[in-house]
Amino acid sequence: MASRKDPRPTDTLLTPKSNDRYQMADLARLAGVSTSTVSRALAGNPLIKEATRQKIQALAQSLNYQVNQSAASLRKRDIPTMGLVIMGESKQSISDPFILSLIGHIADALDELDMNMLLTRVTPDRAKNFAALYETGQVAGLLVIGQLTNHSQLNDLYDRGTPMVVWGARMPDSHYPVVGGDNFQGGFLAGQHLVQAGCKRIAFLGDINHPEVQMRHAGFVKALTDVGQSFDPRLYMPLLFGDTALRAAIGQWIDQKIEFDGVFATSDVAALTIIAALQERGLKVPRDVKVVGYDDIPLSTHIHPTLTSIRQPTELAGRAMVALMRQRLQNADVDSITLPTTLVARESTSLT
Amino acid sequence: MASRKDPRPTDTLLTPKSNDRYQMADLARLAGVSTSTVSRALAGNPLIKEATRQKIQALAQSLNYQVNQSAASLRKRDIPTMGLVIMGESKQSISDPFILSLIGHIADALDELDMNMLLTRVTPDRAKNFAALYETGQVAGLLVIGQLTNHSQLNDLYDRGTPMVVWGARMPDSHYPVVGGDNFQGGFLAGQHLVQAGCKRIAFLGDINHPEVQMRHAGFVKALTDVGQSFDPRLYMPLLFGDTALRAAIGQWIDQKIEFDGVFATSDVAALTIIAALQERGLKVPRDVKVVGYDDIPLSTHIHPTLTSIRQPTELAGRAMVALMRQRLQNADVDSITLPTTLVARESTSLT
DNA sequence: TACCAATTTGCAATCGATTGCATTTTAAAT
DNA sequence: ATTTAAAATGCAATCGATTGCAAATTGGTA
Repeated sequence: MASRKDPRPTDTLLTPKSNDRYQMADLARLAGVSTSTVSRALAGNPLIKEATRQKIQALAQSLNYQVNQSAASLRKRDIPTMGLVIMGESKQSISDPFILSLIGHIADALDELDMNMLLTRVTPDRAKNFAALYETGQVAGLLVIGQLTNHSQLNDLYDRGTPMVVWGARMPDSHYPVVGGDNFQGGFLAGQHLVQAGCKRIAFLGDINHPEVQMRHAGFVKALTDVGQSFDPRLYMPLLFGDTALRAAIGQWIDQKIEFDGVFATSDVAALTIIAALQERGLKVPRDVKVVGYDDIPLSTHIHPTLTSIRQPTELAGRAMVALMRQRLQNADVDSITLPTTLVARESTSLT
Repeated sequence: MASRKDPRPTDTLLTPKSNDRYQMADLARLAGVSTSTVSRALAGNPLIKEATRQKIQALAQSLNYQVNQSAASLRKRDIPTMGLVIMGESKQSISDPFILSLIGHIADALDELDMNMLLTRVTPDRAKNFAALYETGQVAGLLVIGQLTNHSQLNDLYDRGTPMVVWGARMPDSHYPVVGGDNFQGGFLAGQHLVQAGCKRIAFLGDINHPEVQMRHAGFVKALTDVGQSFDPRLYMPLLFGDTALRAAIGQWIDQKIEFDGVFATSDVAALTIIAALQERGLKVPRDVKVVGYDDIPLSTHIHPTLTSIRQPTELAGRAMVALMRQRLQNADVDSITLPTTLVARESTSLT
């Protein structure tokens, strides 16, 4: 295609090249200036006379011309795109409304910096080298959601110099900066609220192997012990998804007469599922059992009873991740951030 | 930074350049070959001797070298990235689980082509020129979800030569290829199912101004008239989100004694909301009122009663969009595709 | 009119790969 | 040992922009 025997005559004046996209050289010819001037004019460089700038910008506009980013990035060594890596246990997990909300706010924050967002999902079955996104120069850095099991891999990556910010739990030995909700506080608030609602035997729903859930559990237990209650380990249930399994488990509790009058579910989806399971067995929420969820997804107010939940500030979170990334890209030192959580009380824990 | 007075000596042998990223020239030097050879070796070009190829690939691996995409794209005129544009009425709408599922499957299909996905949201308040994504050469084409009000804008864009595939309803005068569910069939199935479940007065929930919903409504009405029933316009409710408004409206029906024994909601979220509203007013689902939703979101089975819903084949949809885009990128003619919908019967319409 | 400084513009190198063609190396045939 | 075809490698142009410095233009002043 590009042979030196094919010097591609540039004497056409108005037709775009074979590529059919205009390029700077075309604008330059049409405007009767050099590409340097066009480049500067479009970039708003003050070196260029105002009149020239306006003329060139108008021309670009009328031709619908846009600067080729590959070429610009190559020369400027500057990439207007951020990578967003979503690590999930299964494909499913991207459907978590909380993560979606977070993604949305990250997108907004990036928008304000005129950056685009390159999305990649990493699942165990489809383990891809997401670091390549950075190493091939496609993105300026990586925002990672859900560190889960890959903690040491992330450490390695960060040590290798990859600009990176992670959403999740702050691990004691993490080298990379982390933005996360205050999971201990969240768990504490949930426990405290259920206790205040009069619950004496509260179940905990969530997988403690997950670092974030572990913290929530710790906070939750603290709230109980603070008022002299203790947590019955039989009321710990690691299952999160899988509605059938969850229903079966609830059924067992009831059949075995393991009593409980409150549930702290570490995700709203789990909370909804358990409410459905309880209703199936004829138990009323909140009359017989009170339920607190986590994440405060939009659907929480669309169901009956409306769901009490721990809200994480996703907007702040998104902004914080992007802000930290910017600092990191300017080679500043970056600290992790823990964001406060709040409890939103609704019908599922009301006293009536 | 790049001055001809700064010839940047290349006599270092092992240290990467100031940029601290290796580049082909570095590999070439280390391997004692030219960059041509390195380039070909990494690309698996058969011109290169097997032994050489292996040596170079091993070297690249050990140095963690990855080809700079900006440079490669520039030269090859080939972009390994697809743009995904999500048009929503509000920021909220990205939280629609159906769309998420679609996004996930699109991502999978792109993965198989070794393409990345650049995500952009377009909202009325934040109208951005998403066409620039293509015009700046950042993406090979645009996949658009939710054409909504922007029909003519999309036509213009496509006519201008932008490779584009849209998810949504097929408009009579659309120039661009569309992939969509068979909304008429979906509506018909819902209506038919409710009729067969014995419903005599069925309400319709959804905004007819939306082209997709309009088709669903048409199919729905057809199912009623096929069996001699007619649709009472008073049972049409355009509100979709906004749980309070929805509840109030339901309340009105009940208060005004406008009877109904079935509801077809054009989204599962709306279905859940209405079920909650009915429960609040003491009406049982499915005993008093039967409900059919749309999209079959994962949560449908996690609630009580589990929700009967019209399923759209999101995996097929994602694959189809990507497949059409490929064809389009090879300059083939591209036709629109309508995908079949199916009804998944669950408790919310059971006869007992 | 001549001179100098301040503004504008253009020249050409550069970013890091890819690739057509020329050149060198290797292997086979004479 | 030559010749010759095939296989492997290298040279240098190219993709489309950006930018340091040189050159040209403009305007003001003497």
